[in-house]
Amino acid sequence: MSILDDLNPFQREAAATVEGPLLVLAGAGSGKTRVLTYRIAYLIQEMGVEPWNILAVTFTNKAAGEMRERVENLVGDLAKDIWIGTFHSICARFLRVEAEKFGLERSFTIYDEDDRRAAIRRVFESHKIDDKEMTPRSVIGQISRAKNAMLDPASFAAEAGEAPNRKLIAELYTAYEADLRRNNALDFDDLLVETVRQFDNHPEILEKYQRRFRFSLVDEYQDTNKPQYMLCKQLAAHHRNFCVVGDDDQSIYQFRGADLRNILDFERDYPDAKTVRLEQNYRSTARILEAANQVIGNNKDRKGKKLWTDGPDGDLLELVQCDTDRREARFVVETLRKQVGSGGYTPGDAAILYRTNAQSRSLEEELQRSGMPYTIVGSIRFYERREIKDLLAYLRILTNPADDVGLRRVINMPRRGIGDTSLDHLQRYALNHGLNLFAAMGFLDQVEGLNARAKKHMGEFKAIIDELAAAKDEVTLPELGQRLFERSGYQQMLLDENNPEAETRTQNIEQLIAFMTEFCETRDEVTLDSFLEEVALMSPMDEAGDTSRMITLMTLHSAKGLEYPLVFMCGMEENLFPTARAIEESRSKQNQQAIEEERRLCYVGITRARQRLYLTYANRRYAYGNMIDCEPSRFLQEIPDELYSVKREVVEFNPRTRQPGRNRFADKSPKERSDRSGAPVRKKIPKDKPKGVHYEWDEGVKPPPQLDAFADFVDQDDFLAVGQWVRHASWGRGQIIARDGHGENMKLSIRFGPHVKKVAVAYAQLEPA
DNA sequence: CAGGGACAAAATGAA
DNA sequence: TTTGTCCCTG
Repeated sequence: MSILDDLNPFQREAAATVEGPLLVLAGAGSGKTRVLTYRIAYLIQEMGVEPWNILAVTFTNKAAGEMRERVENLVGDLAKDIWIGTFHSICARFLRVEAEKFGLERSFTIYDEDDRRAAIRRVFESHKIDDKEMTPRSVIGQISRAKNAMLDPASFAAEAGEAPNRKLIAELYTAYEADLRRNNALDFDDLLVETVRQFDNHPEILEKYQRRFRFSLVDEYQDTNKPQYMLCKQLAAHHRNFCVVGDDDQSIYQFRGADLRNILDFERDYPDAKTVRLEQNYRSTARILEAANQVIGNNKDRKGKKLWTDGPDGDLLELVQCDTDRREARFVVETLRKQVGSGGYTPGDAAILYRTNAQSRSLEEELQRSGMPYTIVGSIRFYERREIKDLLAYLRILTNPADDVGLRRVINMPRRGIGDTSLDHLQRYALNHGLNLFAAMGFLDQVEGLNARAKKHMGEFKAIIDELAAAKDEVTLPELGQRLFERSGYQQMLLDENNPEAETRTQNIEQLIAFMTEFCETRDEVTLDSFLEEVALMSPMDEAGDTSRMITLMTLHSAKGLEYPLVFMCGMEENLFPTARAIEESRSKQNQQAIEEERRLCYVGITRARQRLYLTYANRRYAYGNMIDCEPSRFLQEIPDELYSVKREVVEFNPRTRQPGRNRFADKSPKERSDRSGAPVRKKIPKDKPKGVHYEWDEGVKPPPQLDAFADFVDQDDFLAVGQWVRHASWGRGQIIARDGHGENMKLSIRFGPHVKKVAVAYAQLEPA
């Protein structure tokens, strides 16, 4: 009697082969996670392996948490001592634990994408780079690529040669690295690269871990990049009980440096490796699997395997052509309503997948109208919100005062009368004396050019930070958060703003503090550093929370590893999926790599579906505010016709022109449409309308004055959508800016403070039919 | 120094 | 259509 009796023969072989290198090629839905968890349980229960001798690496925290939970179900509390984590979190742990020996500061900050951009901008400034000739984005991209290729600035420069820019980039790369070091910060790439480098330089420390991890497992091996690959190699070198699980057909992170060769060449790297294939699928119907097999069969660069099932054929796939993206969204929502109503499905059974985050918008609007519960993974990420990032920046400074990027972010937030000029003076002093900004604030009297006011304000800021930093080890994390919220003046600032927007932001901060409490309760070892680290390494999936009761909207990338009875794949159009860039690359470089990666993504999408799969595309779609024509994705043709039910078209015709889709009211509700009947003849928006006219109002004033403001230059009757923006706007002090009209459209922005809070489009009326 | 308005740029994906 | 920045003004 063994725990492995629950597995099929192939799964059992994969779980029981614990000695030596093992490659498990696990197709989608073949019970991969099951194999991994049973393998761990088997090691502990039947092989007598101590949990702390096992290392399991995943790609997301969510996957790590799930794995731990499932192992716990099998072996109980012992699961707590297994090292389970993501590459990034495990590396961060190595770097902190060994900080002293590695010559690092323990409290390093992890820079996210924004911080990185801010840092590179500073480098641009000091190198007098005009961001017209070179965008921060492209430079960051090149630096990141260099890091993932394990090239330091020197070797990057050495490789230079042809490209004239390359020398300059190498210089910027050098400066960027120096900046990070000065700020005691590491970016995402550094976490991996630095760990590998340090292990290379400190073999005795590496050896400690090599000995410790007698058995190591890596999930999603097809998505490892070079440093991850090398780290695996380093850690597994001693015991060589190294098990990797992956699916070459699901490699979708090339843009992040993932190298398909890592899995394709595993048997070459480890000649004594055993390979086990898991091809029986327990997830999808036969038809869905057939579609997936057909699509992926067009790829050349793969190991080759074919999923099969002994389950039912299932329903045919539905292919739906829609007039516009709006209509597409409506189709999805209407179908969902039916399936949830009489189809016997729950909202939690459904996922709506798309290629780009931007596509979520029209879908969300429709869902909102429908009243069905939904959640969007990764669109407006909680930890990307301004107020959250501000508070986190404060916290970062408390533990790492050298964090200039964080300091710049909040030194004048709330407004303290410390402007750019004063900061420049401080920065100059700091540079001259080899200090970071915070340290420089200790010598305010010596800083040239600072006026008394700025000195006073900076002194006050420093005092607040000092006070909170002193308290950080005395009080609990949530208390620290609360105290920071108050003492920094942030709370008062939001109170003063006194509008619904500020209220939401206050609530968000309260939620952050609540999360701190939860963090303290669920962790053994709680430090400010560990909290900040957890937050920095959080993935959008990790933030999504409980998705079991809601329709889930997410990108195809986020969907990897998940499954749903009901799946919609939207925006199946050329130039969107595959992306224009991938198509362009296949044309210019004459290679299919980019297209093949898109195709793998398509394969991932299809194999998420258990029972029903809808594929939708639009004839026309909004992009940057105007309609563009679209063509169906090539991937749709790669699925054989007999797998589709009768092709459906959802097109609305303009009754007046008898042309498809020319009727801009087609997407309005019947009520809105009928409101138009008997309306006055269209009026032209006056040509001499002053440009940029704006109307201001005071706090507490309600809609009517604003409508009057519009009526001043355009008759109110001309607008159908007025009610819409009125509903959405909030009533603080503000202004309305009338932008130029575009034919029949009139664009109106409602601004509050420095940011546009709500933009509405009001449509002039059409002539009656 | 703060805030407004003109103007340019944007969006592939994510730890 | 939305967001970010740059320059100008009070």
